[in-house]
Amino acid sequence: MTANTYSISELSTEFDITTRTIRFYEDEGLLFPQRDGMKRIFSEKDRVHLMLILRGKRLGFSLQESRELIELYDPKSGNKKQLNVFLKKIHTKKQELAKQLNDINIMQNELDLAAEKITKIINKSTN
Amino acid sequence: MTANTYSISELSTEFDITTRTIRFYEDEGLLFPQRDGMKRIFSEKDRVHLMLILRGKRLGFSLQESRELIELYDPKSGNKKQLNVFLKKIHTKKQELAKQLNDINIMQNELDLAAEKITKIINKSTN
DNA sequence: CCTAAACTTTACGTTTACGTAACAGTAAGC
DNA sequence: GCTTACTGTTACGTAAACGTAAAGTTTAGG
Repeated sequence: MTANTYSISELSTEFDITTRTIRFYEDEGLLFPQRDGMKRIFSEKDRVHLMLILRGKRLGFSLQESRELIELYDPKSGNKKQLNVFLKKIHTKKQELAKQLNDINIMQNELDLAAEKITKIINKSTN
Repeated sequence: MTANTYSISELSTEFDITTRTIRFYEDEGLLFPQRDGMKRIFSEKDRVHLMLILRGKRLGFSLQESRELIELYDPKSGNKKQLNVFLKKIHTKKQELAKQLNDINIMQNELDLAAEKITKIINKSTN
């Protein structure tokens, strides 16, 4: 088992975010550092959560959405009903991602067309 | 040439957004409706801009980013230097999109793994 | 003529996701 | 022992993207 731990500044450096941001995420219930006296000690799990949050941000997810994602990745509640709810949520999220994939493809094509247009204009002009 | 025009409510209905949102986008310089007396008359071009903005939103773009995207799609400035700047911006944006594609793929795989895990737990349990 | 629907402007309010002090404790290095 | 660096809490501030309410026009229909 990897029992790595991290200080707040180690994580802020690694992910290029401020300590304020990390404390904010803790306040929001997204991270659960232990304490050594007053100081926060972050676990590998916290670090993974951070990665999930930041990747979510890059895809336009709110912290609330990332919170739900994190729940899906390690379900606490073990009863069948709740687990099936999770399965549905995963399915829904995958559909959203598929839509995003589609949007990205369209946008990439449009950007290619725009680049072509501009290139032609450049080649035809002299100034 | 398609000279379709649209009222504010037509667009708000079509895209399922409020009129407030549309007026806000105009204030922000993203839409340029003509006027019939006081009333706004939106062109096909405005409609396209709206589509771009909303697709951008789905991908987590800010309005500022969408504004830049729109500029790239129809460049006003015609001098060579400026056009080359646009080409670079397009390239940069495409790289960002490629990164998003990657993030989405990773997330999809992780969701698949999470679903597998949950499914196994469900099958092993009775309640 | 009157009402209802759709449109307008102006302006203050709200949520999210932190930024930015201000002030204090603590641990390490010289 | 003193400075420096890191850590902590508390709390007000802020930018983005609209929401919401107030109050006034305009236009089509009965």
